[in-house]
Amino acid sequence: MNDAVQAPFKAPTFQPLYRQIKDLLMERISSGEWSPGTFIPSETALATTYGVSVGTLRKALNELMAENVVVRQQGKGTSVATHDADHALFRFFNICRPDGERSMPVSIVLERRLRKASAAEAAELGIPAGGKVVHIARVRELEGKPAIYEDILVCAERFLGLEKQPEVLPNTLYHLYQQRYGMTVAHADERIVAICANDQQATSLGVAVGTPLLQISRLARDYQGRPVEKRLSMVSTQAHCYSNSI
Amino acid sequence: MNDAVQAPFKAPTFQPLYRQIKDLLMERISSGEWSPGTFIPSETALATTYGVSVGTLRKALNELMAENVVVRQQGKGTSVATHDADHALFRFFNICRPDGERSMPVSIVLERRLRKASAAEAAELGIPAGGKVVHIARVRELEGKPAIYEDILVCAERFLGLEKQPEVLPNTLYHLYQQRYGMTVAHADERIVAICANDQQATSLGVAVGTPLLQISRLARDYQGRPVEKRLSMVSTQAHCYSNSI
DNA sequence: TACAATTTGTGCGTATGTATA
DNA sequence: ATATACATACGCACAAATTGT
Repeated sequence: MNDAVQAPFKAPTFQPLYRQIKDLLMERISSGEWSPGTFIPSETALATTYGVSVGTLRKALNELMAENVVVRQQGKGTSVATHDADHALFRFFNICRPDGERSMPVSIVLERRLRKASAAEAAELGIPAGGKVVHIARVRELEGKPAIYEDILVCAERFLGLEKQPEVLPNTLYHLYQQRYGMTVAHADERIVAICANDQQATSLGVAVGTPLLQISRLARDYQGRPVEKRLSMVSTQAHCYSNSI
Repeated sequence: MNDAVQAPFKAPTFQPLYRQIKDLLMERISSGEWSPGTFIPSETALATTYGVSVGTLRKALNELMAENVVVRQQGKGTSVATHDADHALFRFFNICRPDGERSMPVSIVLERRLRKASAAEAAELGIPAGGKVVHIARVRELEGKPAIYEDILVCAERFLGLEKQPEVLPNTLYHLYQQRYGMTVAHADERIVAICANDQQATSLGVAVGTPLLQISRLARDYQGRPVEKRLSMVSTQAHCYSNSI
């Protein structure tokens, strides 16, 4: 089925067969045809439908597995990755104790409303200037003490009604994004600077004004690299730290 | 779990063939038999020497390539990865401008001497208590302005003479570690907190006392996970930030 | 408990394409 | 142009894990 995808000239469009298959599979996943947590057809079934050898299809699936898009299990099958697995829960949460131990954060929502995006915010989220956003402000506690103050922004059009529903927000928002809106956060870019706590941050975090904080600016993206959420976190590093393994 | 009664033999030692081959290759690389930058024998040659099929050997090499241990190039061969490639240069340097642009740091050595390690330092570096370390203190400039103050510690026994030679230290120390001492930094764990600049840091970085800084504590490890270097960096985030993609 | 069916994992072989020297 | 080396694609056989009968 080499003729399914043309590519007669090698110019910039050439892709090996297994990568074309990979893209086709990815499309069916990100379109929602195969939703997170469900099992996709077996290797042999997919190989026959696409008209390629099992080995070629395996290579496509293995690349998707390497990118954490699917999970493969011997004897069971291949499922689309979800965000409710433990490791995925902490994949985007890099705050831990100085000894490396991670604990579950508890979130307290301070504010939750619909508003117009600033020019900079709209540009970062990839929405038209003056578009609306849902703004969530919350404090996250670690081991019973406030540790993180967060401002969260998402496009109101793609997250319809998020300012009202659900009544109580889970502390793992990315799971909600995936379950309720079909938006899967796959990557994120973070920029970290050091700042001094202002009045509001100091009172929210229970520290003195002027205490040094980490300010983490994060842009979360989906599989296609499109912006999903912009988040600004202020972290008190009295009892915790930002952890990164490279 | 059900077969806890059984499997006394295969449980701890079983590894697929391609992974055993991978370990054998890794051993010849980390032992220095195949040094960074050199080409290793071809797939077919290695397959016959180890008595496995080419496909099995390919799978071992591809895993090593995914871990950045080797670099494979069609038509040329497979070489052991080096740290002098551009992307590798910035792999362990996450400081960039707010717009994401990265620039080459320029390093000025302030101090360079042999001394005894503290108990905590020895434990982190995995050397006996009271063992000796080479201590390097330096300031790194970005775009002409001091931006980072660093304290660097390595085991003196494994880095013999580093307190004296070479006369001038390159600003990419990891490349030196690899070239001169055969120690390749493969991974690193970083912990980041926010602090206020003290007198020494303030003067070194040209900022006011009390300015918030990022304090990055890094432990660099080789392929086997053994500690190679401990580094404490103070970063002024007036003009730069810490960047992380997840 | 045993067995069979399904699905992925491993290992082998071959042929051909493409980049490099 | 030739030889070498890796990349792609196909096929087959069997092992191991999971599930249901």
